[in-house]
Amino acid sequence: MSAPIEYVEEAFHLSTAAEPGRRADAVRSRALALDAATTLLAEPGAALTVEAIAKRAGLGAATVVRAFGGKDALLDAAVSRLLEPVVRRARDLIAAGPPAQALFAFLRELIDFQAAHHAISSQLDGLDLPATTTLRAGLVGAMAEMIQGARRDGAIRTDLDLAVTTTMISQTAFAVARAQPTSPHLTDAYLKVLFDGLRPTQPTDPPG
Amino acid sequence: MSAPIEYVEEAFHLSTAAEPGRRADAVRSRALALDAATTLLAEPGAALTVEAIAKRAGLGAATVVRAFGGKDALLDAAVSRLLEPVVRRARDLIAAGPPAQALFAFLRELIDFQAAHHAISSQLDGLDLPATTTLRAGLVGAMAEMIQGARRDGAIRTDLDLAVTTTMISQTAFAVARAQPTSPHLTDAYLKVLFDGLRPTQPTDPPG
Amino acid sequence: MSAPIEYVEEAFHLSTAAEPGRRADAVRSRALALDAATTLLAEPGAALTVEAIAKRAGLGAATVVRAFGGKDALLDAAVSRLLEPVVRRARDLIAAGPPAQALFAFLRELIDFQAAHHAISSQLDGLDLPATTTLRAGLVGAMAEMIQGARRDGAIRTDLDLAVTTTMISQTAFAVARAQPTSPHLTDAYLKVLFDGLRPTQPTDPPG
Amino acid sequence: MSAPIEYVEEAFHLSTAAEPGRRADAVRSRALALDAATTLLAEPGAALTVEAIAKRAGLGAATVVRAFGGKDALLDAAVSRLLEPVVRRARDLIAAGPPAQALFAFLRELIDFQAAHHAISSQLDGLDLPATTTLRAGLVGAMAEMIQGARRDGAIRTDLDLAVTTTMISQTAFAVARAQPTSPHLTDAYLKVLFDGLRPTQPTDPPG
DNA sequence: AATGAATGAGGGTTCATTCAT
DNA sequence: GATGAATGAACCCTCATTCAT
Repeated sequence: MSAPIEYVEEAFHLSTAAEPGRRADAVRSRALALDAATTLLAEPGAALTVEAIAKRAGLGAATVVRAFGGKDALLDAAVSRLLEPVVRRARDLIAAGPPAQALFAFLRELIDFQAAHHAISSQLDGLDLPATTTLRAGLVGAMAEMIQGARRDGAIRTDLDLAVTTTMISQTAFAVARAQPTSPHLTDAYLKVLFDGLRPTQPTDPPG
Repeated sequence: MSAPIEYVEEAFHLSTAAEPGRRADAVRSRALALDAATTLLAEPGAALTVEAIAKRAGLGAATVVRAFGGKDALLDAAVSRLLEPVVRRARDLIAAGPPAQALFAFLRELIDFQAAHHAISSQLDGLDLPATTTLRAGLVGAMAEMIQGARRDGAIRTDLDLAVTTTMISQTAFAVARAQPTSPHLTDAYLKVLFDGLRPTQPTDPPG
Repeated sequence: MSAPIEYVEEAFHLSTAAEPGRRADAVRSRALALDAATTLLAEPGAALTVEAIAKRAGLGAATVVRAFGGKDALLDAAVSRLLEPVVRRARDLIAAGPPAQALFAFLRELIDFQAAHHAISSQLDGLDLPATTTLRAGLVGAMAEMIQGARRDGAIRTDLDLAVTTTMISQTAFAVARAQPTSPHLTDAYLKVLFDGLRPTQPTDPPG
Repeated sequence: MSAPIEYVEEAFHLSTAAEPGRRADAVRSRALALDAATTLLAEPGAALTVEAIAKRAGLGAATVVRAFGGKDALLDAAVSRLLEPVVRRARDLIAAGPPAQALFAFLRELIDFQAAHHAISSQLDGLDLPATTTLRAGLVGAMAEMIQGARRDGAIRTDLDLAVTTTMISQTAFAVARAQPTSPHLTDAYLKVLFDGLRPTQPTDPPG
């Protein structure tokens, strides 16, 4: 089993260092600003203003803006950087073993990870975040692959539409992550119920 | 079985008309402002500014402020008005039949209702909304009652903590509601999986 | 000796009742608004808004405005009504006895009176109050008469310009009135020093 | 004898230049805003709005807010800057010679100075001005010292309470200053009368 | 005529962005 | 390139006045 999802400093430095024509201090400013934005995304009540991010980064506000071209681009980069290893982790799990196991493991990791950055789901509504949107799509796509594989394997029910199943799982995973900080055992309960409910079985009547 | 949850114009007019010493145009302005706020709450990208609400209502910004005493109070009133019949409906369902049936029916209605007002969960973070908070607590409380009753009746599993189960259901219901507009069959799928997963049964191992 | 300065209800009703073509309720509204404004002028921290005055009067804001044509006119009327008996009292004192005695008595009464309405000196700066201005001029004129008479009688010094002496006395009387509420014996001290300083005497050198 | 009280440009620049970590243009903006506020404080009818101050300073409104953190802080700084040399001058005079002489000289200078900034006493009522309050207290304290010393020296009467005497002198000095612009010889007259009235002497009867 | 409600103008403040050092 | 400062736009709110009942 591979390592759990976490932010890997190295990967980032490699990718930015590879950008051509950037001066060393500009690269450093980008990294500082990203780290600061990431930190603030993880702090529940924190104000996501450019000035707050800059102060946290030890930079000037203008530097932060200049490094990314605007607040939206900065946050897009920060959220993307957070999501990127998550997507990669999903791909790794798909490659590593049975889809149903991958799905189960991934959901737990995804929830734990999102729980540490809950501002992601709530503070970014009005912003334009193209890279984040793409990554989110990739993440959902990977989950769809897992689900499809698990269905083929007979591990989960097939009476529901694939897309619908995927949406249901991903959406509720985000919701559970949001509530998890105040309800520690929530993830376990959710996973139990979800996977019991997803077992292949004859159609059910409403209880009672 | 009583009527599904929906905003009932009549009820509102009765209650506001009953307010003593309010002039007809003030009642009308309050209603217009509330309707405008409600409309904007239902529009995903809409900016919830006083000016936007006022323009939508065909009123001046000062009028809507005066009618409620401030932006927070206005939105508290708008959201409360939306939530109130939902809570009442939950109580009615509890009184009307077996808890498990009530829970099943209520979740469907709750999701359909919330799906029409998804901004409620995302745009109101920094605001002070006492009435809304109280109603939300009441709603969760009613769901907890349903769940507890269903557990007593042997309709749903008891190996999970009651509070955790309640949180899980209410949170995911909100999440499903948020995604429902773009995925019409989502609610059915969610309810099926949820209630199958909640059946009383021996503890499960991860699938695979 | 005549009665101390105070607001005489009768006088006002006579003058307004005499206005032709006014309906009885309009006259009543004027009186209520004036009383309310007068009351608020006497309350240190009170906000002198039209709405506050109207609420205090038990009237609608529009009624208050309509009764006077605007906030300035209302306050002009209120302050004027307060100042009018003060000016009359000055005239009475002039007619009743020696100017120096009149001045001494009047200053004490003026200070006590102003002390009960200190908002008059502080809250009315940006307003256009023609009647008040006229009355203030009349008040200063009466004081000038007293001073002039006292000089003729040899009761106070003549080495200072009459206008300057008048300004000095009236200004400091207002200032003393403003501080009097927090320093009860201030008026006595001020009067003692003032009249000792005003005794006819040879020019003085600076002390020391 | 030291120089009369006046605003010394030099002193200000030295003190602000000494502020650490402030950039030159920020210092300049602060100075411009302070000067503009000071100017408006000296103009009788001027509106003390942030916008008016900013326009006078040739700055944007947001800049003056940012430079001080709010309107109150700006005006506190402006008034304090005006008052500070006045208090210092009072201390210098106390150190330089007999209290009675100090008092006499200080009152004249104080009045002349205040006369140039009469809005100080009238436009600042609802504001929170901690530094100004402290300085005003210091100024009154210095005057109380002068008066106490003069009483010890037998230069002024002791039959009045010290605090009352201090209040009387300071209040009337402010009042005289307010009227002085329209009555140039007022200060001389006031000082003559005041000091004659303050001579040590047997208690007086009302004149006449 | 009385009035509660409506409102435009203006208040102070915040913030993403631009500027000038 | 980095930056603190500058700023226009936008936000919420207040209030004297006007409107419509």
